[in-house]
Amino acid sequence: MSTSCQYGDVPKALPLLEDTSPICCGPLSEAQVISADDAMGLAQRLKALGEPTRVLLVSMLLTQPGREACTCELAPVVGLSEPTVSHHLKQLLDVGLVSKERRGLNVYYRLEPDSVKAISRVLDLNCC
Amino acid sequence: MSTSCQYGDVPKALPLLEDTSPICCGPLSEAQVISADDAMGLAQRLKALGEPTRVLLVSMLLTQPGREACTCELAPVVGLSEPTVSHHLKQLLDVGLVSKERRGLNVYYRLEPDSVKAISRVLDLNCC
DNA sequence: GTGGTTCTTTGATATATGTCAACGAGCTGT
DNA sequence: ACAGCTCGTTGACATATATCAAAGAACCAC
Repeated sequence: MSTSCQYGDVPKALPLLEDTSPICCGPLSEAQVISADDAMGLAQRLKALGEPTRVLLVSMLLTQPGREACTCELAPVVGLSEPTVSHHLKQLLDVGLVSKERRGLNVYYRLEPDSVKAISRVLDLNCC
Repeated sequence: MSTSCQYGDVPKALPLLEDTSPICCGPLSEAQVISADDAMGLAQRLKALGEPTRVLLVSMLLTQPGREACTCELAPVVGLSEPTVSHHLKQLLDVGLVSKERRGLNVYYRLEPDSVKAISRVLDLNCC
């Protein structure tokens, strides 16, 4: 183990993700350790998905025609208040896992499958 | 959106994962919403990975021969105290992403690539 | 057994997170 | 403009998490 690079300054607090493109970084590999920046970005996205309610929301959106639904449809199904669901959807929005669009009264959140698959690709270890 | 099934009782607190086998559930799919139990298990594993330091630890282990290292090797590289690194490794251990083995004075943590890949498979949406 | 090394656990603290009630903002109809 | 619906934000609170120092546990060498 080379100790030539230090990662001690990896911040725990979440800087707003400026890069919400589907691809955060290449697959984890035997060849080299992930950079501190990429570790941040990846952890950010994984943390957004690391909550049961948000997993449900993503799964529910996936089953919808057009992969979208509004807050008022989702809140009753997950059994939480609309502000809380709105909070969770914002978490997913901030890392690019969903997009939002207002149509009349309703705000529709649409799943971005490419963003989910990008995470999948990173974890599909380039080895073994 | 059918409201026939309620998910309101999805607990936020983390019951210890009794099933740490690599496969937590099938890929997310258009066909059906994930079960509350599977959402819990998946979120548990994603949360374990949703922290920059733990992403680094996983990546570092992957680059090691035998995909293993001891706490005393990892702590200096991530720039955290040994108790803190031990805490993070336990998180990964509790969801089956790493295994541990004592050899003499040292405790070696080994990455379990199948567990990482299992998560990848779930997120590789069965659709789109 | 004594002492030294590595690792984990405990206790303590600061920060982050999930949740909701209450209010505010945006839109649509009349 | 007014009323009504949907949604987001703010404030408040409880819980969870990351971190370290200090103490304990496991192991080895002598």
